Amino acid sequence: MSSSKRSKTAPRAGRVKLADVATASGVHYSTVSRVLRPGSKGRISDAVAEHVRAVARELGYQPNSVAASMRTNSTYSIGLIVHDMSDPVYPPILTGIEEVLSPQGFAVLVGNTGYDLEVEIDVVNRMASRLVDGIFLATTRLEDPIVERCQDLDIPLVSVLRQTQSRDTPAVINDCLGGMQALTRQVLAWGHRDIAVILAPQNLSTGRERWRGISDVLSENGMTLPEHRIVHVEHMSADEGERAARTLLAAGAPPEAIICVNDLVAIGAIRACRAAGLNVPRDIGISGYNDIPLVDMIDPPLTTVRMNLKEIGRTAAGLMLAHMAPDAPPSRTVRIDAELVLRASLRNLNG
Amino acid sequence: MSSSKRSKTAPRAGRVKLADVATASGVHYSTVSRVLRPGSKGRISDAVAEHVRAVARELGYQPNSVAASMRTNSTYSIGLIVHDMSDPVYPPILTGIEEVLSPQGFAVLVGNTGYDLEVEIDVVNRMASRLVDGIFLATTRLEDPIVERCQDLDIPLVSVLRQTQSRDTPAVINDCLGGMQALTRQVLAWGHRDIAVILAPQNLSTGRERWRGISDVLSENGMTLPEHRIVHVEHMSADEGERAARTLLAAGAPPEAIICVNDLVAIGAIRACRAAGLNVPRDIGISGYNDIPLVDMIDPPLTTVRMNLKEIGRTAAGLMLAHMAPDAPPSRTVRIDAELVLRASLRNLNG
DNA sequence: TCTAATTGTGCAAACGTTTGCGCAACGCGG
DNA sequence: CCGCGTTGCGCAAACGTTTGCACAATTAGA
Repeated sequence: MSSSKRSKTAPRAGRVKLADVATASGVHYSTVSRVLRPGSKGRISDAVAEHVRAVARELGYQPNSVAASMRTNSTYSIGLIVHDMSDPVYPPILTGIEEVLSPQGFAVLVGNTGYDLEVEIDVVNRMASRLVDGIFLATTRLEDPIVERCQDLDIPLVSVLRQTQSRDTPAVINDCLGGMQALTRQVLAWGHRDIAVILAPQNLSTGRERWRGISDVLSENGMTLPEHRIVHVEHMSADEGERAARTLLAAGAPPEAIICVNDLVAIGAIRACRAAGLNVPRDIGISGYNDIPLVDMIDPPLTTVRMNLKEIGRTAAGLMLAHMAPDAPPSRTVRIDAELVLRASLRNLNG
Repeated sequence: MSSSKRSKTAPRAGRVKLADVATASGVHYSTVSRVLRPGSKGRISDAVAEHVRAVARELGYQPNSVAASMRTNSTYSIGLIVHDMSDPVYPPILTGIEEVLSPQGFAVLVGNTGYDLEVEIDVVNRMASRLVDGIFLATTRLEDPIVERCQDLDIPLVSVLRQTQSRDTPAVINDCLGGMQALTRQVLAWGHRDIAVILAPQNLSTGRERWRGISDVLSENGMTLPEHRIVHVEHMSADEGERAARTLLAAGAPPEAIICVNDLVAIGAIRACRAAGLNVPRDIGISGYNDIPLVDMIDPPLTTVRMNLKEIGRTAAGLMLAHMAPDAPPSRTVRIDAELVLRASLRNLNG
């Protein structure tokens, strides 16, 4: 392929550096740096600046940002830690983040944890080694060793999708409480009384808030859920949703509706119901949460709660910019509105 | 949040460096480097090594990999350029890449181009500035200025999903030709004769190969497609698929089947057909390509060709490791097998 | 015309590693 | 006891920037 092979330690052949531009334009390399660097201190005459810029362009000078980072101690790179990018909730967030941060010159480094805390710690340490300017954490637990580690390392952190117990971390989350309340009210309004739920772990703010949204509305209406109508998943995946729904269905007569903690879990639940010979939504109603792509096209179209994921990403990026600045504002939690999306997977029993 | 705010240029307070470990253990800092660095040259006695390691652990030393990069000219970071991470074909590839590269100490930098060549050039330049050790390009065109730019910059490049015309770039692609041939044979075997296609741009290897797969089989059977049964999309999205299908349907009586260049396009086509009052698959058959998540759950379940995206990612990572090495092998194109997946969106007209 | 302020540029240190080289200490055969 | 090879470690340069400081040249003010 390319002509010259370079050894591991040798610089890329003929990479032009500041000094090259300097000698070519007959000025000192510090002058070149000042010309090329937007907010530099020293003042340079327009004539010299223009000339240097021309020479730099001509030579095809590309700044070595590693060297710059070495000096400035700022890498203009930011980490994004997720469990698995293949989970459809993450990509729009990344897109939103990039949309804001890329024009500012930042690069995003993705780290998959594979749901493994050991791996996650390793990922953080390696990001720290790379001197990332900040970290977006999408795996946040209510009590989170990763968050503490970042605080120890003095790395600006923004939590996305979830929040810590103490709320001492800037975070952008969805209004899970409101979203789930709205959904649950709809479920009740449509005449469902025998309701089951598939919940996320309660050490996650999403898991806890969504469950509170459900239980709040139920108790408002004088209802409580019996043990056998409540089941938990470890991770929010379709496979676990399917298993959980099987457990639910094995515990007696099928409920009228299953409220699932998110869309993937709901997908799994639909599979389980179908495998058990139940028709969704005729025999049993199912709802999700997230409104990930294509759930409007599945059979039956999934009733869910839409969270504007891209907007969450953009907002998180904004928060990050604010918190990386020397005069960082106090940590705050931004809530992005949730929107109920009614589709065929849940029907009106009164209709 | 965190206690000490650091200014932009000051090092993180108390970040322990080689020299600190050195003085604490009473040796020279070069010795510490040699101890902590796996494949270093100089020999160190076991006693000293053990002692230094203990001190380093105690002080919580984290190497500054930016400084290391400055010296070694290798950043252990790799770029991944995609149009938009929100396209479901990319995340599994990223996961596959990370699976292989992360244990080797590499970090992956994602760059979204938003289908904009200007942006893409900018992304490459910025990755070059960051001295990435290599770039995965998922946007490759048959004649690609980005590929040339990377060759000029002497950055190892691995093309994923697509290949260049000249094939002088290592690439991992799906067997689009074989996959589309198998699909088309099935379409014909099931009695469809009046066939339409929605194709990708022909400046992409995927676009061209998939079309060749179709047309090869058609001409084997003495068939050719009339003009009005062929339509192109610019980008492979659901929206464009929907538009394209509308165009197709507006051109006369609906065909018996539409072969779409990928799943998202097929999704859009299904929408358009439905909007036109056609039942899929009764009135018209539709097929996709990719087998992205959830297309098995949509209504109707989509007939498609499965490409093992994660495996493509893993293989690409392997190829990258080989090509970053000083004795890089000649460029080769690896083909990952395609597998026909028959579902309800295409029915057997003979049945 | 002289001083003072301002403007434009050069100088050199510093950022934290890696690594070639030099050299002392040690072991061993003759 | 000498010479030589080997082992273990320190020394210092180099990587390519950024930036505080010094200082010459120019301008402004009196």
